[in-house]
Amino acid sequence: MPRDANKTRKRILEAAYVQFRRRGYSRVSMDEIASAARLTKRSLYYHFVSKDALLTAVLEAQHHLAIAAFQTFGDRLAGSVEAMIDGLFSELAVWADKPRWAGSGFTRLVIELADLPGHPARLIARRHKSTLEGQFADRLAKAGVGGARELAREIWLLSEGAISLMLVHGDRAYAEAAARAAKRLLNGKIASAPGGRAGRSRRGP
Amino acid sequence: MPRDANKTRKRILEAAYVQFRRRGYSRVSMDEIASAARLTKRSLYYHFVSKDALLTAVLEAQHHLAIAAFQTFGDRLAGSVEAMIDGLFSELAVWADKPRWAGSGFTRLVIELADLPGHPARLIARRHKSTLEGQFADRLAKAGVGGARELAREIWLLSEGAISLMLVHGDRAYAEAAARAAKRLLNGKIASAPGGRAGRSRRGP
DNA sequence: ATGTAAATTTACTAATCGGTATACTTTCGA
DNA sequence: TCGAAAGTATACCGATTAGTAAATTTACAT
Repeated sequence: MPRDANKTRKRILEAAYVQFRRRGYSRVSMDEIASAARLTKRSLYYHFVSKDALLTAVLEAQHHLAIAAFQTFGDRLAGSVEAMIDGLFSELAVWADKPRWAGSGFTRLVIELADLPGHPARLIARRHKSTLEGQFADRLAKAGVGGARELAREIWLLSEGAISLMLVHGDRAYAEAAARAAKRLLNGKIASAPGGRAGRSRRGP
Repeated sequence: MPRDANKTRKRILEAAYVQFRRRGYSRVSMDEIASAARLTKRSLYYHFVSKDALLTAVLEAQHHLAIAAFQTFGDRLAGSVEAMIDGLFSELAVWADKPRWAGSGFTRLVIELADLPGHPARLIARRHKSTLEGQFADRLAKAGVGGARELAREIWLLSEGAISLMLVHGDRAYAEAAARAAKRLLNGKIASAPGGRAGRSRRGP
């Protein structure tokens, strides 16, 4: 077999992801992706049968990468829950400050394809967000927070809202406001949770 | 002048808004908009010089309509702040349950055009969101909530997050979670605000 | 070396896109 | 009634789109 097909495939997925995340789906052409991946459009179609299939594969690959990244991110913040929340939102603010930031690739693509409920990309995005929210809930539970699933969802809502509003306004103040709200929600949980004041303790559950 | 140009213009704006909100910007063609507005593409270009200009005009018109709608919505909920929050999120849930719901037209378009920071549509969307957030803050302040601006922003974050996540998951449970979080944030404010327990009172500020 | 399957290229559709040249209607003022 | 401006329609343009036919190159097994 000439050239390594697997490496080419990876190169395509990488190039396509950059394009899709930056400029969405419709406005990126297969010619552009091919050019960015340094091959011809016909070769692109050798590896992926259609643009939709390519998008699906891109999101599938990115899903696993993002899960892994979130894992190491969580490990790095083994301290208090407050520190974890601060880390989450400050990382979000830094991320959003990047010059050509265009939001979460998953959210962006789902919203662009919002009128196509059967599109495979939407299924993957849905699974992706669920997994992340679930892992975040597990982290909170391990840190001893009572009602972790509920709190995780609420903080997740704040985070998604911050992404949307930072895209609209280009103002990272929304990440800070979200962080403040998240910590107040956490403290409310601690005060009322049957498990007690677990937020600041170092112990696991 | 033959036919009423103003009526035609309005018909175009209406048809274009439906299309843009439902399917975004790129994937809607001028031919489709013309057809939906029951005229030819050439006539469309007589009224609007370009697709970008049409989008701008559509958002401009929709901005005023949405502001007015929010006004009456707020008037209808003159009672307690809790009731106002419940009303906000339950209205959101009902809205999101509509069969071909595709999120806020403004947010959707901003996200689709996230890589074009100079696009006029983004300026309008930005002004739109600011106005709504500001009016919501005013309502809260009038109801006697301390730190109304901060709380308004936090609830706004929850609301935008709920829109995103409901689009991803098609599950209105996110609106309910957002409502719960919003009310907990409100109660936290009441407990800690210097102005005191204003949330349940009927008095103004 | 050489056959062969895998991988890549050049060159091409047919359709659709935003936008336009130009001629035709409609309506009102004179 | 009739000229002229306002508004609409027919028919087109060049560019771009996703996708394809067919020939060509590469690498490895024999």
